Amino acid sequence: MTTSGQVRHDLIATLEDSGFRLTAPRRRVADSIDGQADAFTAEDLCDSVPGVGRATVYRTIKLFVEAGALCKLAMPDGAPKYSLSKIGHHHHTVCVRCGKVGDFRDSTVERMLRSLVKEVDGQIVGHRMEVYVDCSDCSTS
Amino acid sequence: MTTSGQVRHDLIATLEDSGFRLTAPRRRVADSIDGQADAFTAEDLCDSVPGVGRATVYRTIKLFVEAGALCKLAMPDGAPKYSLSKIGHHHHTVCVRCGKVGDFRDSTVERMLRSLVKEVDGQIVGHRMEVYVDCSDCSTS
DNA sequence: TTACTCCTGATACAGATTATCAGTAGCAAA
DNA sequence: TTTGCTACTGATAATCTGTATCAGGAGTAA
Repeated sequence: MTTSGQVRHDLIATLEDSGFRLTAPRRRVADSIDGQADAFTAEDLCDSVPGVGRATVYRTIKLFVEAGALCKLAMPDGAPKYSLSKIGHHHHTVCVRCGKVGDFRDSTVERMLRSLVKEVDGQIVGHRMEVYVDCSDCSTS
Repeated sequence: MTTSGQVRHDLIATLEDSGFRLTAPRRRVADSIDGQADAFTAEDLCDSVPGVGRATVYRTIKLFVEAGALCKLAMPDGAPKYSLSKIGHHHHTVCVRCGKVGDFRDSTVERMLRSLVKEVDGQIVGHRMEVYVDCSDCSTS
């Protein structure tokens, strides 16, 4: 649980920078994201901001994802979760048992994509990648 | 559009090999998959086999995915599509405009995963990857 | 044929998200 | 500081992608 308020501040700054209004519900959602450990579902967020409508929570999440402040990632069964984007573009490891999310540096991924340019038909416009792990905490318990 | 019947034959053989019954609805679904160009949605298939129930179409798709005859892949917005698995384990490129699916050799991907082993916390148990492209047909039209 | 199941279709349900829409509240200008 | 525009909100319905249920039907082995 991060309680520094830094995350909250950054999220709100993201809204300002993108020209969106700083409303009370959005502040509360930002506040709640600041308090989430690891990856969370949209429903987790809804539960943690009682009084804020579900639609508004989903809309706010979408704003943050589009602004790059949150990442939408997929669990092995395809179920979506969200996590903070600490660094610009990166990829995730997700523990299939506890759901803990990790980042990894993606220089190798980028190198791979560069080598794919020669192999694919057309322009590469994006990619999606998740690596599923059995994390050390889970595998020793 | 493939009309060779080879795909249909292979799908039906997959059912036999897995010990499932060869029913008329399943044959019709296999037939329809044979007629699909590139990636298709479950709903596309439902539309192409009138008279076969939606639930049966979804159940049959699931059988093929579990048997490895079909791949479930995700579009950039997360919407699922299905495509034939021509080779064992591989990855896809998906054209974000026309939906055309391509494969690429994954030696580079495997090399990347090996290098990630050192970097991640725990055992890698799986991964998911899609590369989105603007294919040559679309970008010149 | 028989008989045993698996399979089917219709339908209801589920989970995640988006659309709708009337009312509310930011925020900039006066 | 009031006004006024319009983005934003919450409630709710609808959508999309499936899955559960269940009574009846069709494969398949004997």
